[in-house]
Amino acid sequence: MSAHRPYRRILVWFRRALRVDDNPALWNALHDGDEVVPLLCLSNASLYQKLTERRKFLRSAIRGLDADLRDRGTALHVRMGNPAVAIPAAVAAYQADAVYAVALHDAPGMHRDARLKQELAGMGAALILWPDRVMREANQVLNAAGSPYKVFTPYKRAWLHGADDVPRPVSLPRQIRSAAIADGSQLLAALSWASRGPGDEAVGAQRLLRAFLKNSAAHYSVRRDIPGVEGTSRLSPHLSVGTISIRRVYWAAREAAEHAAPSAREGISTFISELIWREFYYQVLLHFPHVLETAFREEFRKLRWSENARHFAQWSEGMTGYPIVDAAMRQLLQEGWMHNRARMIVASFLTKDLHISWQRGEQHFFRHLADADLASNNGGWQWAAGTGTDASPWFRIFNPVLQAKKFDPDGTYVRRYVPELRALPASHIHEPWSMNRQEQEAHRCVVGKHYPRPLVDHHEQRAKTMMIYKQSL
DNA sequence: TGAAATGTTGGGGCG
DNA sequence: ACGCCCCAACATTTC
Repeated sequence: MSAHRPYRRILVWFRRALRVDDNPALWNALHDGDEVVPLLCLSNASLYQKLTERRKFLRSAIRGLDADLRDRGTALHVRMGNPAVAIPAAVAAYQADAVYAVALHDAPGMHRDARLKQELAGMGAALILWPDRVMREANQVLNAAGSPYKVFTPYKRAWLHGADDVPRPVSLPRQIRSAAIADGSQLLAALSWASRGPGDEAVGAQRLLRAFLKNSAAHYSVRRDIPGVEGTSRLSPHLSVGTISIRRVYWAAREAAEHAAPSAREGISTFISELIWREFYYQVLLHFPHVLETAFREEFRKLRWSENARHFAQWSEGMTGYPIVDAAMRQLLQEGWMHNRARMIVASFLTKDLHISWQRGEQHFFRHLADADLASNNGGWQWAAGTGTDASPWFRIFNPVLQAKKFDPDGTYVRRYVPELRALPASHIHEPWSMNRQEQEAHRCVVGKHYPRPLVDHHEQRAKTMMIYKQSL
């Protein structure tokens, strides 16, 4: 029977799809190879650099993947170092004749893969990449002229037109035919942090999805915007490292919509719309790779940004003196996650109030967000800075106080992350400086002592921003 | 998936 | 009864 299979031993290189469920690299390998070897490449940096929330989540996902592989009679093999070296070394060591992995969308990654493919070809092994990150491939959603979309709304319309073409998820057999490798030091289990802890399994993501669709999706349209409320799916970290398949999420949402009351359907379609935003930014990244280097829109590439290191530090630590901004930035450091509404607010604040480059913010987010995603992160930051696709005819400048009053009316979110402000009444919590001295003393919250004075004056900075941007047009 | 400035309307107090 | 002013509430325009 093995005669039908094109390969004898396939390395399944797990990257960005840290799961066994609906993993095209894995199930195609099971179809095409007599044996598979599940393999992970760990960079030395990921072991020795500071353990951010992002790295913690990644480790947890890796342990969960290993556990799921063990349930299926195999285990995760590990190679340290740069994949450009480690993968060829693994191919040689395991005498594999193919490497299966999921495809990337960023230009630097695709170039690395192209070089690796050449090198492996020289060793007589194939590198085969499988689409996985998005539901609909970028070349399937083009306008009438055959060009990629630059504006979300028409993109979404075109996307939905082919919504039924999203592939159905594929489940895996109970057993994985794996090669028996003698050297146990090459297994993940040999690493000190690899013993399994609570909440590691990828089923966690499936459970999260089911709970969201059952309890929250119906109210998603409204509640997703209120950072003090658990109104979002919280699936983004799982989508980022691939502990859940995007197609699994999509079809579950579609099915939930079929059984839902008409009023609940709106919530689900808003949720799907957010998935399409993610899809939109993936195709932007693929078709316009320069966005990783510079502004999408040429006219904003010469904008002058501030290099004020103190301002950047205060922003990243959540010490700007604007409660909603500080709550959000502290949530990021504590949890490796930030509510979407809050992301927009802090991004507007960095770029429009501090005049610091969106690229600094992009980098900071990427380091700390457990859900860090090249495409969505870049798209979101360029959107906030006004340098990206979907150019709006006006300057989007968020007023941090108005946004806070509108989306965190009773101050729940601010109180959760900014203990200095916990005692303040809702009427003052978003602008503590509006209290007189007695009130500040009474609540143990003297501005400039217990809680920072606003780093900048929003109204002044707003006027300045409009000048700066206007000069670029 | 803005916010502020400016314009319009209508009710109430008041002479 | 009427005009006048003030101002909140809402709508429109502008950046």
